[in-house]
Amino acid sequence: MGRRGRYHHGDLRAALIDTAIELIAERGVGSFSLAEASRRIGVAVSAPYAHFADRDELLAAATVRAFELFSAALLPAVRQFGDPTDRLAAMTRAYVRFAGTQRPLFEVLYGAKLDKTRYPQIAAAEQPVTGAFLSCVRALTDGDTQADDLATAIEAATHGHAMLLLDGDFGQADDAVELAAERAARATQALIQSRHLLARSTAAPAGKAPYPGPALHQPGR
Amino acid sequence: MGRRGRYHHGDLRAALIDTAIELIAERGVGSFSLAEASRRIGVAVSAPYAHFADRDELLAAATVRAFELFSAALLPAVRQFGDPTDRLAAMTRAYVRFAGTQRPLFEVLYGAKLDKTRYPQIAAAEQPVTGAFLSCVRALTDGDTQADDLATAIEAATHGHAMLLLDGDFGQADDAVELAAERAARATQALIQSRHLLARSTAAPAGKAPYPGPALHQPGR
DNA sequence: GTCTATATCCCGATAGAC
DNA sequence: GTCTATCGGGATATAGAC
Repeated sequence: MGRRGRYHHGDLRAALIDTAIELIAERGVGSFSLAEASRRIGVAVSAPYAHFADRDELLAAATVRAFELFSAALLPAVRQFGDPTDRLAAMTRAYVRFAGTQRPLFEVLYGAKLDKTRYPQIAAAEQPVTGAFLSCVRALTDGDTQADDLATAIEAATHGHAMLLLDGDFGQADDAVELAAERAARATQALIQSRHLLARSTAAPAGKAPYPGPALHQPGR
Repeated sequence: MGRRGRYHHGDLRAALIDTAIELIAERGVGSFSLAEASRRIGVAVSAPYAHFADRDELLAAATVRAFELFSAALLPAVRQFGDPTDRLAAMTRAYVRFAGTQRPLFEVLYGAKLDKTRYPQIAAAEQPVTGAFLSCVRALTDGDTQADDLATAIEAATHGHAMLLLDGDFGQADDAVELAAERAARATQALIQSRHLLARSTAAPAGKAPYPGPALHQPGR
């Protein structure tokens, strides 16, 4: 890390990825620009093109990096337990903690929506977490349909808690993250306990009458 | 309605709101521009300034409109039932259906994050749904803390299902919306049934580091 | 591998004509 | 209420020097 101020030493690529994650967290993917990232790092706006073909390639690289760090945060938490319910509760806690403590990274995970067909690296980076999660759920259910139902419910509830946390619904105090993680873990436990109610073969609960939504206002033209 | 493609009749304001919602749904708030909205409608880029002071004022108006239509979709669904559990299941269904069938509007609800201090109209437009939801939850719980816990879990799970639906996790077929709405309603039922597990006074579930809050009595052993 | 310079384009916002 | 015209700024991307 010799001479400072200029990037003559070849880690501009990594610096660009880190800065992209920062900027996306600050103002969203849409407002992210290569030019601003270059300015913040202190290089010319043309410098990134030595490392990435275009803006989207940098975004894809940032997303892959975010998933790698996400996996690194979640997988050790799962391995601390043997019981599937405990493992899922631990994953849920780790998921929400990651959202709260690594907010920039977390926002990139779902905020940078790129075509996963064009960037298969993203799907690959996502795979380890998905796999660990599904294997826990399968240990608690009977057949693929039941597993899907429980997995969907836990995934939705966990992601939802993370969103509420980032939205400030758990307050701004230091313990907001742990509070949210705890609530999420309990929701996961509750869903597991009542998983028979989730099963598609059960009689449908009340309230299924379809509701016809209001028509959109027609643009005058 | 249409008069030869020009706006000489005064509904440009409404057209701008509708077009803003479209554009935000297509490429996110960050990429939304007044200029593109004007172009799509077919007016000069300066025309919007006769109706909105700046870009943010149009975004705020679009958000208010989205919340109004959201309320109009949810409240009738709730009123079809008397039992609080049925009401919550119906709200959950309506919430997910709205996300799936009025996707542009739904994306504006959570995508256009504006300072609600500067735009109190947004908080006001949000209030009717929040009120109906909380009153159902309170009918099922004992005290504000329990109500908060159940409300948070249901809110998180419901929003999570909507996100998964928009992300394509329920497939692209026509029945994806109903499938997601059904799964979400069942998750809500499951959470209600196991709400004793959500309560903060219950012994903490396994998964390391129980929430270290000040007012928490020790788990029985 | 990074620089300077440049071409081309889009955006927000304002001024003034009709 | 909408138009034309314009200013100032910022973005992507390329070309060529070092």
